Amino acid sequence: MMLMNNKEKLRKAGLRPTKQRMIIANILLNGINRHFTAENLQNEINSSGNSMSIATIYNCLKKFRNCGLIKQVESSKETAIFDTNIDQHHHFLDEETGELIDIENEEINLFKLPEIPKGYMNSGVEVLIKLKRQN
Amino acid sequence: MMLMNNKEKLRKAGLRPTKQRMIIANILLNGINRHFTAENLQNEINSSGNSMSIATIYNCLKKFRNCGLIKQVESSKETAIFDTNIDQHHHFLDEETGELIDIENEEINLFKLPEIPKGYMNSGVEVLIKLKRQN
DNA sequence: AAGTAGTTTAGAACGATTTCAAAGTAAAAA
DNA sequence: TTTTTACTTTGAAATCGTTCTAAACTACTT
Ligand SMILES: [Mn+2]
Ligand SMILES: [Mn+2]
Ligand SMILES: [Zn+2]
Ligand SMILES: [Zn+2]
Repeated sequence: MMLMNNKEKLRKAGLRPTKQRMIIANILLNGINRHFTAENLQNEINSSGNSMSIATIYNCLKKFRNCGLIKQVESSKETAIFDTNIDQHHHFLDEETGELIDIENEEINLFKLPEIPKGYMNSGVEVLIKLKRQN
Repeated sequence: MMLMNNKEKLRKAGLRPTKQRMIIANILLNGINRHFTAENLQNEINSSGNSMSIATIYNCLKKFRNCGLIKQVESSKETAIFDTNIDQHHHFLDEETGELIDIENEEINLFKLPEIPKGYMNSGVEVLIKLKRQN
């Protein structure tokens, strides 16, 4: 598990390890957690000496998300924000800048959760703590 | 307080009670909590026998939000979702349909919140419980 | 009543994302 | 290998939600 390379990760997820997907996997799946937009990613691809159509970037991000390799953050910003941290976790949100900061799952303790509506099951709990600058 | 009509609410919020704002206030500020998009609202305005430019609807929603008469929900949907429930509260999200269901603030108990980053203050906590259809 | 500042409007513009259809490539079959 | 097949990438056009523009309108003040 710890030793699986990106090509293997893509294969395991059922995705062909194309040149473009490998470029993106090499940027995103390196163990460093981050939040980013499609445009952020394109800039990184460009500065790594590669280039990629924005359509391909969106295609890949959607595939990666649907395979569970990345997540998309719930955000009321106009631009979609993705997250390489796929573990259940929470966020601080700087309302002024839109910056997100991870909160590890263990740092929040929820007790007394409401009853799940009939016919549904809990598929993940996310806590968002909004921040404003002090004073 | 309980007896304040919509015209007074707008005045108190510093907004001129124009014909258009009153039409929207009459739909939204009737004490029934709901989640809606700009398009949802336009449809309701139309079926109430009125009509309004979509630009005006966006203008109003932004003013109402900035005055605290409504809130905007954090959502990764492409379309902005607004909420007439301005009290701090939480949501169930049906991931399949995008439907939101309110959870009263008292129905969730958070203890052990993480330390707020230096220079910031907590400006609101929102819990999202994602739901998927059982089985 | 006249002045003014704020508001509404249709339509154009915008930015993010998706679609399109043609060309390219990875995997499977022969 | 070569051939075949299905999947992927691409740039350009299209779409969609939202904002901008500037002219007409209206609520409030004087
Ligand atoms: Mn969004
Ligand atoms: Mn948009
Ligand atoms: Zn995160
Ligand atoms: Zn709500």
